[in-house]
Amino acid sequence: MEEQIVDVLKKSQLSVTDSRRKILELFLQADSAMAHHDIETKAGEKFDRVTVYRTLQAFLEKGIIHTIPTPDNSVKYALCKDNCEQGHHHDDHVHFICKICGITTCLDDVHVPEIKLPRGYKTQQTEVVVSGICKECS
Amino acid sequence: MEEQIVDVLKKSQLSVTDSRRKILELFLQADSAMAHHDIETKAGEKFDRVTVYRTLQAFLEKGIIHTIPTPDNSVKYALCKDNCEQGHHHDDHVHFICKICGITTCLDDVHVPEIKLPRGYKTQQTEVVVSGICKECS
DNA sequence: CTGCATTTTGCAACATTGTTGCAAAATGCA
DNA sequence: TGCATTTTGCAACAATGTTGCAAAATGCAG
Ligand SMILES: [Zn+2]
Ligand SMILES: [Zn+2]
Ligand SMILES: [Zn+2]
Ligand SMILES: [Zn+2]
Repeated sequence: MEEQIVDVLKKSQLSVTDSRRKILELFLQADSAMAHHDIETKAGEKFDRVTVYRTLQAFLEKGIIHTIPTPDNSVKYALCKDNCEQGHHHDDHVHFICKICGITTCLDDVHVPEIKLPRGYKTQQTEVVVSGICKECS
Repeated sequence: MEEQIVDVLKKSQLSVTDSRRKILELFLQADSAMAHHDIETKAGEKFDRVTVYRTLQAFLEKGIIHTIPTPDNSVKYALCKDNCEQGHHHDDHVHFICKICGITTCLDDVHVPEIKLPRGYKTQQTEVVVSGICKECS
């Protein structure tokens, strides 16, 4: 695990610091997407709030994580499992939010469909977020 | 217009007040979705920030407007054109965000596709947000 | 291993966004 | 017009996000 963490950071040309190690560890262990606040809490009081913001920002830019928009306006973050690179994300999977337990998960095997838009519109990215009841809660 | 405004409010069992009239007017005139901040600004200094929050909340509950989640975590609001009712929204259309001009629009004619989920997951609502370049900007 | 340029962190201060309680004002109805 | 009820504005607060800067940590070259 520790090895994997250092590996990911180095591949992304990020220096290896305590906060990055810890936060990346959280993502590797997490089985669902996390909100900024979750991350801050789980990381413990060891790290400043600002550091968490900046670390997430760095991870996003390097393509280590991706964001998930939610209807209640609380962005969540999850690991990129595809080979995302600096500025080039390839997270074309569907996201699921359980209305009962609240967890947000990446459905890595469910690909976003192609949406046919009216003449003149050019698609660059499609986000699909499904809300409902998850496997555990049903 | 004024007639239509009063009509919508009465049908939704909302008393007709200055702020509701003004904010509903903004929605009827708008050609794209608005963020809370846009609404606050466009409504002028006549209304308190809190009143705008509460008015949007009321409109949402009554099914007059619906929310649109965006990747940058800024919820936008738009009129429901279908016959949405108290607690029952039927906004099954795709939303589009232009990365150049920034506008967010309801593509009322583009319906969200059915997404086949893994066994155990139950779909209640599907949100599709497409980012790219709009008709005007391309 | 050590020194040093560069990056990252923590802190403080601030801006923005969203929430709550309550008294005053407006609304709708009799 | 009077009056019960709803809505508003204000104040105070909580949560979230941003910026500048000095101190600390990192990584690299010698
Ligand atoms: Zn669940
Ligand atoms: Zn995902
Ligand atoms: Zn555009
Ligand atoms: Zn819409």
